[in-house]
Amino acid sequence: MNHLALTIKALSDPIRLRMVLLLQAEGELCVCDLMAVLNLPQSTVSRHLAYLKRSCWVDTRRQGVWMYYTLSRESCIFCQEFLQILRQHAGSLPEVTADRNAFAAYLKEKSITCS
Amino acid sequence: MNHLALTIKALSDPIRLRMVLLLQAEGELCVCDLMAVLNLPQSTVSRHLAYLKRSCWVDTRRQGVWMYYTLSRESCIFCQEFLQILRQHAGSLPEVTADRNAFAAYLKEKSITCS
DNA sequence: GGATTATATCCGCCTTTCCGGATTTGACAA
DNA sequence: TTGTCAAATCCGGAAAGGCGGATATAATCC
Repeated sequence: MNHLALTIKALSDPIRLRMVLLLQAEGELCVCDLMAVLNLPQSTVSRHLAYLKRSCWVDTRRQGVWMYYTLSRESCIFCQEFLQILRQHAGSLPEVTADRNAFAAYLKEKSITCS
Repeated sequence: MNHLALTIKALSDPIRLRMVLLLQAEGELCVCDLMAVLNLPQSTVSRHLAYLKRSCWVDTRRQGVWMYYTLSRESCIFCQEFLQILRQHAGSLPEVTADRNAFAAYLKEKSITCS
């Protein structure tokens, strides 16, 4: 029960909710991706990601200097179903659309500066 | 987004989670029912119920001196689906079973003392 | 080794939340 | 109207959570 409540609490913060929905849409993101899209300082992004990891919502993969975050694949059935109904309702939320657009713009800009 | 996060946050507390699951199982309960089953002081029970009402999870109905609480019937689709997956997983939680048993025992005791 | 870059953690501060006893409100009955 | 019972709200204190700049860690490259 406490465990279930803590799992739910992890998604009760607007920033963590945006992170999870972005990860759901984009698949795998590193800290600096999220800093750019959410427009938040690095310590804030890392702290929220650590919270999500502690609550078993995300997994990490280190690649060189970057730490990549994804939604946890082995999450329990409850979490999977929770994510599914979140996705269904995310489409109607303007902030979610805005974040996805911001990520697309960020990707485009990054490809320009790197070419 | 903030609204969604607040909706989720309302169920991120163990006591409120137990309340919602009890209401789901039993249908309609008054404050003193919940005090007896959860073994919590009246102000704590009332405060959590007020939180759930503010977040649109429950409705109230006054009958004389008693205030009856039920899960909100006109809740959004997200809430309904959330409750549905909660119910599916509640069965495997020992605390939920314990609360239901405590409620049954409380009902039996009440009928004895009133007859 | 030393510099650089990405990320994690530390720190003090502030806001929110929770608690439960005490008080107030509201409804009913005598 | 007065008393009583259920419930809501108030209150002060404790605990948890969020913030972001500063610092520490970890990997990479020269």
